[in-house]
Amino acid sequence: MFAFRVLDRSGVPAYLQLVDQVRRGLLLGHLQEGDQLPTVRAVASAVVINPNTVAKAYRELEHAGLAVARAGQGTFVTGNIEQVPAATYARLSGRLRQWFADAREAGLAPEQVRAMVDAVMDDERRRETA
Amino acid sequence: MFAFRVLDRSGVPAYLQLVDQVRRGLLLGHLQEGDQLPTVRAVASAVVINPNTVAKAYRELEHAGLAVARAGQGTFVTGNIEQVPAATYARLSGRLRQWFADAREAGLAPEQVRAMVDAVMDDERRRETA
DNA sequence: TTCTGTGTACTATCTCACTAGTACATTGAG
DNA sequence: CTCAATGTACTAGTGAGATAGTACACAGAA
Repeated sequence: MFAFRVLDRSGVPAYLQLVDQVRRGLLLGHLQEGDQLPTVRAVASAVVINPNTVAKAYRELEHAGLAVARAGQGTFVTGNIEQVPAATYARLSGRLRQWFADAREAGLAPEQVRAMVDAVMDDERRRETA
Repeated sequence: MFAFRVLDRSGVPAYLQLVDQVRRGLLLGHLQEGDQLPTVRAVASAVVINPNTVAKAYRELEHAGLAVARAGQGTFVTGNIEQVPAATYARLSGRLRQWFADAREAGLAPEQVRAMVDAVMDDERRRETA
């Protein structure tokens, strides 16, 4: 069963964090079509948020065509998204993890590492919109 | 003069985005002690947000010891933060940019790239707290 | 001094994410 | 059918972020 991460205080709404995690799971192949998501009440009690907040996330997923809810049964993800090929994923994620390891090795604090990633990603985003 | 990025709709409060950008600038050496930040009113008109929101960000920076406000003159950053050594920064950011270029080359959509980065960073964060 | 530009303070208002509590509809097992 | 578990709907309220508008205090230049 898919497990949601504990929510932080980043300012990102909880329901959006849940949506993003499911979307990410699908993109990276951690979730496959037909997989069942934890029930609304299970997520609510596990992550300690209101069931309505979870329900809102699931509604959002259904609206985006990424999941289907069946009363009495649960919520199941659909494959309406382009997954990253497993081989590509393995290769690139490995290199990325290596980069993080090297950054730690170089003595960078987590905050500094995050700053670098954010800075480069900002540039990437700028490139997309350009 | 430091330039703030246009704000997105990520759910992160605008004033926090401003704070993070200054902190990042200091961490990565894009900002040096004594550098002046754009005035409250300048940022407000450039990014199209309320001056009060910018003032809140600047107050936050001052409270964190990262900036000093001088009435009639402006707000200036201080060096109370550990910067990434320039050589380390150049080497690591170069490799990171290369990784992004390879990801694009592999045909990954921006959304997929971001999902991979988020996933790996989540793991890193988990490692920190562990 | 006067003027201008700066940061700051204050109140009121609005929106939205989230909480709280309750009730209902559907599904499948017994 | 009965029951439990599921997703769903609804109303009301709380709090934070943001806006709007005004006013004030300080610094520097004319």
